[in-house]
Amino acid sequence: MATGSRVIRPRTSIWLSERKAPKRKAEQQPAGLDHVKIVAATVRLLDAEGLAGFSMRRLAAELEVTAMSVYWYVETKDQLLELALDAAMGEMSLPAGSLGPVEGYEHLETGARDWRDQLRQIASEYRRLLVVHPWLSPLMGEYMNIGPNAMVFSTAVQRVVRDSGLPASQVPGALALVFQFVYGFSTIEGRFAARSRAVGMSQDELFAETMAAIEGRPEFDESRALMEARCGGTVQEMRERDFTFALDCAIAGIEALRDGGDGED
Amino acid sequence: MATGSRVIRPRTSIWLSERKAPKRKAEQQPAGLDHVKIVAATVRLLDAEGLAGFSMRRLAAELEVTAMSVYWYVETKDQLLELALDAAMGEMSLPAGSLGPVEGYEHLETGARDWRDQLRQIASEYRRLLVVHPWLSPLMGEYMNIGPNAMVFSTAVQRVVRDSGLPASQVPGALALVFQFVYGFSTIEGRFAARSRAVGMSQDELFAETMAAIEGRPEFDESRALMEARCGGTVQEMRERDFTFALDCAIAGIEALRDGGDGED
DNA sequence: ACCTGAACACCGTTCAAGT
DNA sequence: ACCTGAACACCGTTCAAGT
Repeated sequence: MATGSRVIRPRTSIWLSERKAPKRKAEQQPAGLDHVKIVAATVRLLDAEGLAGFSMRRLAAELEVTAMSVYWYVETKDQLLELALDAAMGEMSLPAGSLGPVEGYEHLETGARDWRDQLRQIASEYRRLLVVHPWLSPLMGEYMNIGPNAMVFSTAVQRVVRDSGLPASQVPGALALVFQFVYGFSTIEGRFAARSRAVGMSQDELFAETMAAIEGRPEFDESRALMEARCGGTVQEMRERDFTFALDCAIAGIEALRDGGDGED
Repeated sequence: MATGSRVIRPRTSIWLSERKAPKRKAEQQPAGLDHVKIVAATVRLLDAEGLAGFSMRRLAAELEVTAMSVYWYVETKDQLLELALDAAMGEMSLPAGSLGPVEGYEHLETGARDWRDQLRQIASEYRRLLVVHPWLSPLMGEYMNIGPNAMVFSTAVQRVVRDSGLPASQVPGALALVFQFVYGFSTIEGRFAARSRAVGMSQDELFAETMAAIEGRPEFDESRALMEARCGGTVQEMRERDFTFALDCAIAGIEALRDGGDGED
């Protein structure tokens, strides 16, 4: 009762509609404003302050311009974030050949590398991206993430998983297993790294502090036992081990079901 | 330049500090306000309007109370969301025995069910929860999620994965593989379901519309081919297939590395 | 002990106006 | 064509005040 009915209108993606016209050419004002400059500043600000610290007004200040100027180039904050999301997606370096044969070099690309190596490379690039830009994780959930760079990535990912030899009907499931894992794992890793930066402690110090905080609480016994079973080392070493093992698991599972199961759809 | 330095203070979890005192017993006002009533209304509002539609002021209106009354029971909006998060975590029904032997019934619980069945049950409960409450996904990323119900869940999860027979040092990686996958998969599923509710279309209609929107864009050819290779059926049927296959993959991978690999840490 | 009202410092965005 | 300033409808939260 007394619901008030504020409408949250469902949004489509900027990539599925016409963009605000670029409208180059103009000699009048010494503006300096620019589509790419705005997106670059957005990424910089998001890296520095996080998603919660980002606002159109802060961005305008960063660009040394009034609060509303950026609205001439961009329709809404959501559109701008979608642009920043796709821009960041472009930072991954994908395995050669994952975009298909390059003209004149087809003879070099044929089965040049194992699909498992390529999968590991893409996974580790994806992980690196999500750790470097922790604000990406929530944005990927919020928007459709189908910008040009996202499409290049997703095409590469699909190629690699298809090269596993799995029947086409099973490719989406395998793909989801691998990349949803990487997404979740890296999201947590990125958040922990950001938090350690924010409080000015090393990740190992922060980890030790957290461990101390749950000392003596029986609900946490099981978790602590699990941590200790990882046999120490630094936080980073534990993470590398877990990530590698999980990926190995996924790959082994794909191979097992491909070779053993009644796989012909 | 002109950074403005708004400080985003790093938060700890409500579960690691003292809660606002319950302070029962009071006969004066016909208040009606209550910790559990507030959390229940919060969950209801989040279900109805989503995370973006939730605000302390809307919640107060729902409770037919002034905007600031709820602050007597709860310190900040973040704390309240953390409480709602853990309350929702309590909605999962975990496999019997996952909490350890029950006094007097130990003889029934020993190896009563296969770890694979239990893993599938927990995974599917986790998935159901994230689809029913799409606002949970971002909250799980934002807070530490170590409330009492979260701990029960996480303990159950760890037990089951440990029962796979994997050496302790490999349990965390396997655990991450399975549950990060379920998290990511279900987050997308939940968002799609919420979106379909918001625009008043069935999921199949929305899916068809999206397919139509990318018709003729060559960047999407690969994705569309992948979709079609899933051999139709409803959106729900495709999802069931993908989810089941991915989980089978993970389980097969765990068994393969347990039995085949040089697994003795 | 519990609830209210006014106020503060923020938001995203609209709109009329400037050059 | 590009940028500004004032304004609107929201936020979360503080604080002094009521009963």
